[in-house]
Formats: sequence, C-alpha cells, structure tokens
Amino acid sequence: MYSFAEENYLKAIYKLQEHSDLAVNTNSIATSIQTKAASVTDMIKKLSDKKLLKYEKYKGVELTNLGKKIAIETVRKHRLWETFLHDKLKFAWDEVHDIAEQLEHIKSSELIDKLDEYLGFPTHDPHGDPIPGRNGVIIQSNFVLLSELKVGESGVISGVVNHSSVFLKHLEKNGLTLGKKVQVKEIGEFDQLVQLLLSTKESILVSNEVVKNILVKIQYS
Amino acid sequence: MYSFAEENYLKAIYKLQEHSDLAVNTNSIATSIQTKAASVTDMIKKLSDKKLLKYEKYKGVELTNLGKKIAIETVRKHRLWETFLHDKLKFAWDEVHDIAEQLEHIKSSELIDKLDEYLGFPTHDPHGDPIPGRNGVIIQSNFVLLSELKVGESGVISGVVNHSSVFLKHLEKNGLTLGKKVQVKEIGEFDQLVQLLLSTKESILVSNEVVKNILVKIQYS
DNA sequence: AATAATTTTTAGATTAGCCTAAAATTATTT
DNA sequence: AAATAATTTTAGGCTAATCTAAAAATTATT
Ligand SMILES: [Mn+2]
Ligand SMILES: [Mn+2]
Ligand SMILES: [Mn+2]
Ligand SMILES: [Mn+2]
Repeated sequence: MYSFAEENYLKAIYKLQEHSDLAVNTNSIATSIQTKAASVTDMIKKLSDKKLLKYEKYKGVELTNLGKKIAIETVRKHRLWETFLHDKLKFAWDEVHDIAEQLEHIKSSELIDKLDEYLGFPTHDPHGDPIPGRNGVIIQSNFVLLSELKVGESGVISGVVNHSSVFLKHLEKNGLTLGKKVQVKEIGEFDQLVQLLLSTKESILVSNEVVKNILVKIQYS
Repeated sequence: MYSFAEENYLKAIYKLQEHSDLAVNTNSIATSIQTKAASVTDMIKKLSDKKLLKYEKYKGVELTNLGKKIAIETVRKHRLWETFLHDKLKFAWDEVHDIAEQLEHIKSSELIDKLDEYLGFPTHDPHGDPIPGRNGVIIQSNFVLLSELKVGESGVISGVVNHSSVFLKHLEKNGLTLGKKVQVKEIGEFDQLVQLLLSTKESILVSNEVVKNILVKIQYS
C-alpha cells in the first residue's frame, strides 16, 4: 500500500488541481504541504514511477486515474473520521482536522465502510465539505458565498472556505454554525461590514472577510 | 512524541517483562516483533538514550518508569480501539487486532479519553484483556485456565490466552464466547478431550489445546 | 579449562523522506 | 534579444529504521 507521505502528496495535488484542470506546479505543492521544492521533486518522481501521476520535468504534474482514486479515498477517510470525531465523540469543529489528518492513513477498507455505515452514510463533514462515496463519486453542492447575497436575501450556512481554527471558533462564538439561517440586512457602504439577521431575531455585525468565507444554500422565500 | 516503531518496541518489551521481572533479552524482542537481533540492538540503544529503558550490553533491557508509561498508554489505546471496533462497528473479535495495531499509534490524549468515555469506560477488551485506566492502572482479574477446572466445576468465559484468528474463530463456531457459562462434564482419560456443558444445555467436545487457552471466572454454585 | 554453540553487537548497506546549496531551465523585464 | 528574476531540478547529505555478514562476548558442553 501507499505510505502516509505518498497519500498526503496525492491529496494535496488533488486539491490543487480540483478547481482548475491545469498541471500542478512544484512550488504550489511545496507550499500546500509545507515542505521544500526539492523534496517535492523527489516525491513526484516516485509517484510518477508508481503511475500515480504524469510528470514532465519543469512542466508540473497531473494525477492519473489511479492517483485520483487514492486521493479521493484519502479525502473520504479524512471527512468520515472528522464526522465521527464531531458527531460521536463531540469534538468541536475546529478540533477535528488535525486528528483526522492522522486517522485518514489507517489502512482498511472494511473499517472505513463500517464507519460510514455507523455514521449513517453522512454526505457532508462538520465543515460542510462533501464526503466522497465508496465509489469515489463526490456530489457537488451548489453553495454560494454569503458575500454574494444582496441585501434582503437569505441562506442557510452550509460550509466554510477558510478551515482555520481561529476562523471556526469565531463563527461558533457568533452563532454562525452549519444549518443556521441568516438574512443579509445591510452592507456598510464605507467598510463593507455586514449586518446579519439570525433566525433567533438576533442581529449581528460581521466583517467582509467573514462573509467571504461562509458558504450558504440560498433560501428563496 | 514517539514513533510507531518506538511504541511497538516499548509495548513488546513491556509484554515480555510483564510476567517475569527479569531483564528482557535481545533475541526475545526480535522474535516477538518479527525483526532481526541487529535491528533490536540499534533500537534499544536509541530507546536507552531517550531514557525509556535501561540497557547494559549483553545483559538485556528493562523499561524505565517512563518507558513503562508509554507502553501502557499504547496498550490502553490498542484495547480501547479494539473495543470500539467490536462494540460499535461490529467487527468480529478475530478482526480487531490488526486494525488496532494501526490505531494505537494515533497521537491525541484528548481523543483516547473521549473514546474511553464514548465506550462507557470499558474495563476489558473483546478478548477479555484488561484496559489500563487514564492513570495507567491495570486491574488484574483473577481468571483461571479452563483446563484447571475439575469435572463438575463451572466458570464464565472471561478471556483467551491465544489471540490467533484461527483459534478465535474456532471458539466462536463452538459458541465459546466471552460471558458464556460452561461446566466441565467429563475429561477423557485417554485423549484429554473435554466435554463441556453450555448454559443452553448443549454439550460440546473440545480438545485439551482449547481449554488450555480459555480463561474463566470460576462460578461457585 | 578448553572448546563449541549461542547470543549479541558492530560494520557496512539500503530505502524513504527530508534538507541546503548550486546548477539548469523557464518566465518576465528591460 | 539580452538581462534579470523566478522556478525547478540536481547533487550531496542527513536521520530513522531496517537488513546481512562478520566479529565479539557470553553460555554451555565436553
Ligand atoms: Mn479537514
Ligand atoms: Mn494526512
Ligand atoms: Mn490486540
Ligand atoms: Mn503497533
């Protein structure tokens, strides 16, 4: 099977090429995985030998179908474990990522399928990210940024762009958690601060940086 | 923190010195961990440098308190994960060990404590082995081998000595699982085959090798 | 006590994964 | 089109964990 490092590289490359089907370059992998470009070159040679990606010197890499499959399996494991940690063990949504980063490398397809079943075949992880199915299919949700909503429009918080602990804690503190309905009341003309109306009738003021990192499912009323 | 390999060595040494407080010798570690003596020598030097064990050339090793602590923590994790896999994910008792062998190395004390709580603070794993507490304390149960029982005596199956999959499956097939009450009906004088009476009134015949590997809690009737 | 057998250690390699520094290539400015 | 900047690769080294084969130490046998 594949090593932790190999799986981490595949996952990182997968996420980099996910929303832009260009070749992924060495430096961007290095940045995303917090390592040096020279290390990346070493590793992508190995992954290329193992037919997990296509590599042309100085031209970046592209995952093969096999590489993509392993990457998606790793994402599936990661998100299922995050769901377990959050739903069953009651970890806060900003605490699950680092532990899942370890758990995602446990080798056993039986384990992950039983975990999936135990969790009731969840479709999204605690951050609203879709959980790939056994078959590798990922159902893309059509969420939009809360910053895209016009004054008067409403949406249900369904995901986050920024996954950092400090951001997630900030949302939690403001009651902006998954499933909460929010309506845009006012957008400050000068500083773009956004006034949000919660379903509790409570009104809160958040920065533009916050609404740019929240994904909502639009509610037509 | 400690590497997977280091934790595995500590656990192996711990189990070897557990029931005999002599120094543990190089070859026995090599055998138990399925590696070569030269590799063991390399590793015990490292563990000695890290104050996890006391090592004297040609004289074997003894865990320090620190080494013992890490070993017990690893055993705790292993058995809690086995319990999770068995109780929650419904893995058979012969399927949990190999996966727990991986899970025991996940680094997060918060995780293991929450798992412990989630499982209801179990005292024994699916094979009847005691689960060390947070504090490292292991409650030793006074189980005896089923082979020690005389004709007429009864006991509740509470553990196994042999943990191999083939043995565990054999027990399962014969209904000899944890918690089952058995009474020794007859011991064959010629071949030592043992006739056991189950609480279902069913009577089964098992080999001496089987009863020598089952631990029971004696029932005084 | 000497010899033989066994155990343990050392010496020297190997592989995975990472690093720094220098060289090579590609991209961007002048 | 040169020159300069940025990116990428190569070269050489390092650590962890393993191995084989040989040497050294210990233990058992004659
Ligand atoms: Mn995550
Ligand atoms: Mn990872
Ligand atoms: Mn086990
Ligand atoms: Mn292990």
